[in-house]
Amino acid sequence: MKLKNKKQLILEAAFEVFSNKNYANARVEEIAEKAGVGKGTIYEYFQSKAHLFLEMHKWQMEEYLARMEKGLSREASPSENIYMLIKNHTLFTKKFNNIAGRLVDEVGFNTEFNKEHRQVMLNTYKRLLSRVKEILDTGILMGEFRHMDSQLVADVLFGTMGGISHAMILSGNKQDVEEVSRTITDLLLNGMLNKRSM
Amino acid sequence: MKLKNKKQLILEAAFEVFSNKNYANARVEEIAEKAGVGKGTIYEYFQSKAHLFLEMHKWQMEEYLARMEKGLSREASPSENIYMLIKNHTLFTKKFNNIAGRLVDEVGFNTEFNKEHRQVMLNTYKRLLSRVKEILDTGILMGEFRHMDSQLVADVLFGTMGGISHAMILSGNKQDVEEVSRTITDLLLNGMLNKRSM
Amino acid sequence: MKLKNKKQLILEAAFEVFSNKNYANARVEEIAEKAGVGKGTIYEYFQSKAHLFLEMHKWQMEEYLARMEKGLSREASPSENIYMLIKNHTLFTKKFNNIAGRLVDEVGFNTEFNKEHRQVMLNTYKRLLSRVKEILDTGILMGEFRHMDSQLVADVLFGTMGGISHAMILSGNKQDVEEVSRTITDLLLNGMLNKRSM
Amino acid sequence: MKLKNKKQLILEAAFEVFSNKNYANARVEEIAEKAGVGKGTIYEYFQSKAHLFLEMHKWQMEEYLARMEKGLSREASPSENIYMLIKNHTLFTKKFNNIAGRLVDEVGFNTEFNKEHRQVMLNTYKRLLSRVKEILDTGILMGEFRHMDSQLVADVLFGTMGGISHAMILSGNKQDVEEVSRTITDLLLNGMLNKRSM
DNA sequence: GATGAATGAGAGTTCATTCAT
DNA sequence: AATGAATGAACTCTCATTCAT
Repeated sequence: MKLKNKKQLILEAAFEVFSNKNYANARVEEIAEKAGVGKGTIYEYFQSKAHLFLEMHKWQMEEYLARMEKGLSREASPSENIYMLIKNHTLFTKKFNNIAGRLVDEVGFNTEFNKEHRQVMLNTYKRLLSRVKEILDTGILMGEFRHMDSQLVADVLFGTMGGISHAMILSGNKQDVEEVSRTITDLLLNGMLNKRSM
Repeated sequence: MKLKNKKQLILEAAFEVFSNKNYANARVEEIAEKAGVGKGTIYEYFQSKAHLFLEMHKWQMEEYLARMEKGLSREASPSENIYMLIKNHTLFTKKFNNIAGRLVDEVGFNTEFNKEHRQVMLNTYKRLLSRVKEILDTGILMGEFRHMDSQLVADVLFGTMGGISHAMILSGNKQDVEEVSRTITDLLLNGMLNKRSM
Repeated sequence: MKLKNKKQLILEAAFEVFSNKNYANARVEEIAEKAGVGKGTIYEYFQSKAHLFLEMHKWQMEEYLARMEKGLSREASPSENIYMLIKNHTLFTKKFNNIAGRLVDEVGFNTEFNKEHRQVMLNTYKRLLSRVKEILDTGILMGEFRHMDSQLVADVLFGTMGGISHAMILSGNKQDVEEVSRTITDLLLNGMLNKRSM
Repeated sequence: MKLKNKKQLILEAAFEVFSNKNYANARVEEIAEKAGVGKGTIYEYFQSKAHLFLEMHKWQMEEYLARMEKGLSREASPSENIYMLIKNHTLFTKKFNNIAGRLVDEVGFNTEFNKEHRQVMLNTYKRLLSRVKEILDTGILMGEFRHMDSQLVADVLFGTMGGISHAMILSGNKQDVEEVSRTITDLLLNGMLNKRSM
């Protein structure tokens, strides 16, 4: 089981380094150092820097997905699930410098990643999105949410979460996760309009 | 009779190249070629690649700001202004591959850009945010929007717009701007909850 | 007479810049700025940077030669002339960062200067040397100096003067010219040996 | 079984190239070629071209110092030691195009070399000088040399040796080392004056 | 004649990748 | 399997020189 350990070690080191630098600025040697292995060893487990990035990315998306699932439950109300979604995302973002969000652009705009790479990544995103859509659809079905284009709203919800990341990075990461999550959930659920004025 | 200022020509070429590649992958020579000038000429107008990027970025932020202002008016209702905001952002994003969003990460995570650079960028963002906050505050004051932490909501609104960009890129940029903007505005204004069920 | 003035202006600026940097580090633009002319103007008067250097060098050698002649006289004793030689050289060196010495190496080892250039320079040096040799020969003829290979001694004397420059630069240029010159002259005239012990 | 340490190989190549060109004209790639290594390899062993130059310089100064010590002995008379000094220096100079002398200027006037670099170099020179001064002081103590400012004379002697280099280079390096050394030693020991005329 | 904007050859340097050990 | 010394392609940037004005 040593082999699996070493590969995992490299993936973790890669994640750490790619989180703090962007793809181009991250040096393979730094990843090797952080993983405690030789530079050449990385090429035993990964074809190239791009492949390492890609595998790390896939792994992180799984991690992220698992994290998002945490706290979600069929018993909880869709609204509560939405809150958990936002909270978990915000926690994840805060912890890892919004790596998830940044990775999208990285893969999307770096010519080193070919079509195939991009497809792999897109598929992972689609899985994420379909999970969000599922929650929305459940809410609609239960009558808790009004009728809406759940696909588009899932996109937006997902996007909003990404946006929170930007906001948090820009504001210097100083905000309280619970409070931010509450406010955002409230906003998304109830909207901005003053109901009494209607 | 120069048709165009050469500095502007370079900025535009830089924008084009940086939009399609990321900072590290963009080659100075390619920018020069696209601008129709010699490699050295770029260094006549900009100290370094990083400075070129920064100036291009500042210019684009102004452009973006101007674009966002378009269609906003004191006479229009705050809700209509929110719609315009979202629509304009979506248009801009669609047109320019979400460069604005990506630039944030670029500057935020690239060690080549020092504190001073980041400050410059942050200031532009703050101007944008304060404009959004102004619209929100007007809405609150007019009683159209309910009472809320307008600062945080501005962050989120701004973030959401950024998020839309991601969504559009992921979905391959095929969506209709008007429709997307309508749906999102509606979502933000009225929320997701089914009012009748309350 | 304006033309001559401008050429001279450039030569003087070149001298100043080449004195403080070496050939490669001296920028043509800096010379132009110091001369108060445009960069292109330099190329009106000189074929290339190398030619500018060369002409500046020739001019400085003349200047140096003239400086060395100053104070020399047929009436003065050869010993006094030797003293003047050393003193003038030391003064010149101190004033101009040993540019004369450095120029030798510059021209001697820089492949940008071809054979012809080197010959021009060598000729100037030979004139200098023959002047020193003349003084020595006069001293020998007058019986003040003992019989010796005046050609070689001229080389050495000239070399010694160059060496003083190095010493002065290394020691930070703090020494008193009069005193140094006296000591050296005394050394060269009387030698190091203790005569009484013989 | 490496025949030679690779770092040493590079240093030797650097020495050869820097001896024939000056710092600015010497290309790193040429050094690499001469060393039989790739361009990148040089940067495995040295931080930069400037650092390579500096280390090469330090190494050469040690080499020079060792060369100078050769043939010197406590048993030999100070005069003989002076002769050895001059002869060894002349040999070294002749062999290596007066690189020692030229390096002084290189380091002294090239802004790429900072204060710290210069200090390192100065210290090596001071060691050289103190060795020369020691010989002089011994001679004075033994009564063979007359009383004199040994510090200044060491400077001059050292300078003279540097000067010989110039002379040899100018004269095309054709002179006989033994003869030149004899003449110079004689000049320094006995002076130029005709004793009988006093 | 005088200029300086424009140029591009050529330099130093980095770093993903290879391969002998 | 694991390594890291060695590599060279590819990059940014400088600056002598040109030439349209």
